[in-house]
Amino acid sequence: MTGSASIARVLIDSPLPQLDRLFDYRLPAELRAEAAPGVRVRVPLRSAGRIADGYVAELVDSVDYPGTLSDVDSIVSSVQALAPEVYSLARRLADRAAGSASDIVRLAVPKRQVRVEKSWLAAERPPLPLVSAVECPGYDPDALAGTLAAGARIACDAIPRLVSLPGGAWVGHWAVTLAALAVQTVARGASAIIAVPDHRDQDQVQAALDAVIAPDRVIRLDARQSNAERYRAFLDCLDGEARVIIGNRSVVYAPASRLGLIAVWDDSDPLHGEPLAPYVHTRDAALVRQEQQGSALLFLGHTRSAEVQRLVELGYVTPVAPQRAAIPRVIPTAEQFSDSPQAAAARIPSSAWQQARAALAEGPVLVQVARPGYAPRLVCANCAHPARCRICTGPLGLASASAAPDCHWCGALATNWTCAECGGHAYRMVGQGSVRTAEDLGRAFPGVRVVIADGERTVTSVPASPALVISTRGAEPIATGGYRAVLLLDGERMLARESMRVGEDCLRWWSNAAALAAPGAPVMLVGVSGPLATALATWRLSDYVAAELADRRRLRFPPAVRVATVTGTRDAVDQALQALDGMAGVDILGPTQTDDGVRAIVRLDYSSGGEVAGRLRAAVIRNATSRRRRTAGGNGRPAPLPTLKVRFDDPEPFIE
DNA sequence: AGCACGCCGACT
DNA sequence: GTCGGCGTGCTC
Repeated sequence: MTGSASIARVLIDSPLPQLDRLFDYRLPAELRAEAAPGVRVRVPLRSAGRIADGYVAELVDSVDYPGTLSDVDSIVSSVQALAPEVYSLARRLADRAAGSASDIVRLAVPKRQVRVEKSWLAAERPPLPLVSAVECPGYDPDALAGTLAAGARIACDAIPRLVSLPGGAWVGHWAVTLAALAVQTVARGASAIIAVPDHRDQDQVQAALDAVIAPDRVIRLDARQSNAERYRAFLDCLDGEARVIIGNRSVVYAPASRLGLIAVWDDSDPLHGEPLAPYVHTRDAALVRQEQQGSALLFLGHTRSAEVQRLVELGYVTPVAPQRAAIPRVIPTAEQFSDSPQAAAARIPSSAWQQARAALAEGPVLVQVARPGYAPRLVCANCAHPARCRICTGPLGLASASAAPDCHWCGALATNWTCAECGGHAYRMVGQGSVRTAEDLGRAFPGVRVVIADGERTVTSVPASPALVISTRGAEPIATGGYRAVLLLDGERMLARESMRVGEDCLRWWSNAAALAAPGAPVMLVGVSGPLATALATWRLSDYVAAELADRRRLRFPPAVRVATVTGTRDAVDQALQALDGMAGVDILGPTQTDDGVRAIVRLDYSSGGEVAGRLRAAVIRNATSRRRRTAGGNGRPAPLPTLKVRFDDPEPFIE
């Protein structure tokens, strides 16, 4: 690239917070030709002999550093693995999450595979044929496609129904929407990134894309791939062609050439939350990347997350609705159990039972339940205390009617269980899992085929013939032509979950299932009333989310404000919190005692995010560099705990 | 993380 | 007088 620059500014590949900045190195003359932004390099660190891996972030000719510079040891390969825009994205995201850029780079850039890289460099790549745009059905072209071309930010309501593809497969309408917009982007000569929560969603988009674009324009980049496959796909992003790049959360970091669109499907699905430090959510990465690169940004979902709702209310993101509202026929149903004892056993109210029986004459019926297995929980038949695992004290459940109890936490079988409270040996089942519901319903509808789809039994599709499909939320198969009826059974149990976002979560689970129904098919929401039931029945889902957000504003809960949890030893946490003293728009809950230290929650206005992150980051670095190995309580041995951790935007900061 | 530098106890 | 203990701090 530059070819003659004399100094390389290098990002060291290290998780140490104190190394999270650029280090300057002289480029020996013989390396200057190959040096380019983004190439992997090896550089000496501290003393000769110690060599660290890193990436060239910038090439420059002068430098502020007053000391003498070392030389770059070597350039690993000519591949520009860390695209400059991905580096600035990593830097910005790390700064706003009080984390290291290299932690994000590790998510963005797959590990190098020498063989894969060599064959990729050697391969001939003739230019790909041109792509022609396709229509995006269901939306006003000006509202959606037109605005996307102008580089806007959009929150779009997905159309809640299924579509058949030319090959005969059925997918959600949303997948066709994403495919069409991605193809429009590629037809303009730009690349599109599509981030989906899991592989089942990915398969739908993939199928929708297959119908409208040549497969060599599509790149898969996801966690299911082997390292070699992933690296190969990653390298394919670098060849300058406009592509559709599809994958799960870390696909937002793909080095797309001429990025035109970032699309995120169902951004409130928890799978979009990155479990690795610095825990940056797909949504935030997409927002920052769109801002930096000026691409278009699309959040598509049947429901809108409270986070996106906030951005809509700020005017930062523009809402787009379908042209014509064809919504599922949702029927809230009180729990008046059927006269049929079998239906009552299966918790089916009489009206729902009748609907299901009628629908079963026509085709498949979906029954959504909260939990897999037979009985989710067991209690002592004598004293009613919850049955617990002998080994880890986890709660016990039954996987099938005839199985021995097993532990939800460690999986150990509890044969000859004894109650820890009263010494009794008999247990009683509490609740019904997918398997037990299937048994009960099988009895209630004799002769009907029963399909169980849950985490363990993956079923992606079912034919149009009559069948009862019992599924845990999120694992619903797609039925050819759509389900003739949908029963949402365990609403009450789902709502009992202890989480700040239960309401939103339930709406997402229910609306995603309702979108699998055939046009006009009844969707029976059992045992739930009130605003949630109304929101689903009227399909005014974002009104509910708006009300929810208003509540959170009153309570000063996220996403009305940001939160950062600070954990560690008492001293370290106190010191970190001191750094926030007197900041406006910041308040601190705790610290409170935990198992191995203390924990505080910092609440902050978005406007003070940069300042708070900066100060907490400085505290982490101070803690890592000075006064290491503190001695624990009395035993004089070094405490092995990390003494200070900061986590921004934990989706569940108030649990635990 | 590693590794060097630096300021207090037993020693040819 | 100095050899070396590991607490403290830095890494272009």
